[in-house]
Amino acid sequence: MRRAARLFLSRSYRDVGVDELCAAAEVRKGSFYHFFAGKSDVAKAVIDLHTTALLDRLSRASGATAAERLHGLADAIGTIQTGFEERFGRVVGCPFGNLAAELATTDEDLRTHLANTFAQWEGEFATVCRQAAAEGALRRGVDPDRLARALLAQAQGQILLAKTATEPAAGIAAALHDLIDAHLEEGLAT
Amino acid sequence: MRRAARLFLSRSYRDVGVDELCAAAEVRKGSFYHFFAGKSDVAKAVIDLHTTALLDRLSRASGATAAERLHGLADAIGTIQTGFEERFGRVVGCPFGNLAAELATTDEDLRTHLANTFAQWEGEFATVCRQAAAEGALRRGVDPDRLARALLAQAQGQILLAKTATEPAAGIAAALHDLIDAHLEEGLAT
DNA sequence: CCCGTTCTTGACTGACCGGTCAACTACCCG
DNA sequence: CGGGTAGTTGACCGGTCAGTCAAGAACGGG
Repeated sequence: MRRAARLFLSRSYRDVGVDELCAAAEVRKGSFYHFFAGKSDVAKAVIDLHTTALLDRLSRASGATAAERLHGLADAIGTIQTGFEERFGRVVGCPFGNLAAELATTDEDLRTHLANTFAQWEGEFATVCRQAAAEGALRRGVDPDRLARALLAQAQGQILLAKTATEPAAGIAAALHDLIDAHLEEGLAT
Repeated sequence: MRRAARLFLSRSYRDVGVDELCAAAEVRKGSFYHFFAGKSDVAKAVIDLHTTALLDRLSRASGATAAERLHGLADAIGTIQTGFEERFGRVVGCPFGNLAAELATTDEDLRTHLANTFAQWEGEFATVCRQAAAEGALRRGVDPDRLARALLAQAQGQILLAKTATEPAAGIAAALHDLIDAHLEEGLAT
């Protein structure tokens, strides 16, 4: 399963064949189809794998204030991406973003699956954003839910741009910190 | 060519075959390969088509102040996306973002081509951001070049999320306006 | 020990992929 | 009108794709 995730991440869903998936898992094709209904089922399982890993990492973001926790979320994403960068030698994109861009208009089932993950992700952000709002850490007029989505979108966009330009992953977290600071009350920004 | 752009946009690069491309253009396969070296050449041409259309639209963004022009850029992107939404019945993604996510790790030639487009796009943003900085419209500590990239990333991310969740395109421009306002000096925000 | 279930195997299928090619036609320039 | 070039055609190629299947092996409970 981890092998499959690696293959999809380093290339693309369509570019990785079932034969290749089987070879990576040292399993023969017949056995593969005994456990999976089809190739897209593997994608679903890979998405679930990444989702639990992501949510686990995000939930670990701690800090005395919501503002600190917000920066912790940004660091969590940065860490994931620098991790991929180390393993693959370059920024290879977000597992969800890659699949979403490739398959959202093609495979309705995977689309909803990915939308679900994004919603959970955004929810994690929103929780902390609302805490920040409650603590009065957010600038006047900043809606916490819209900020949560902006952060998620920023992460996706920065990852995509870094991948396309083959830039270092370090810039991703930096951009997220920028965005957070821009929405924090004066004096709270790092 | 426009037919090809439509096909790639509504589905994905890999999902559209050369045969289909030929059928849409009412051309036989042999003729196709007389004009194009291969399928990826079509993608390049499609990218160029979208690039000129985008840059043209962005350059049309006018306004007395740089702040207004910034909002004009956001509207330009919003208009493009609502246009796609009308034509396809849903948000289908950014022509560049879609291809980048799918092919950046697979086709080095297309990757650089897309990186080039993104750089030009970011450059258009940066010009206006720097004007805003010169006019003193930007908040203290806001780097215009980093803001330009944040805007581009935000656009890409919002489009991807809207596509994945099949949400209306209207939210994309709204999010960009939010982001711009968050970086504008108090009193300038709309 | 037997039998049913779970799992494994590798050969196989039919569709489709991007790309090639030799023959043919249309057109333009001298 | 002759000949070279640009464009056209459809049959064809080898390779790959996701998925199938009949046969058998391994296992586990009664």
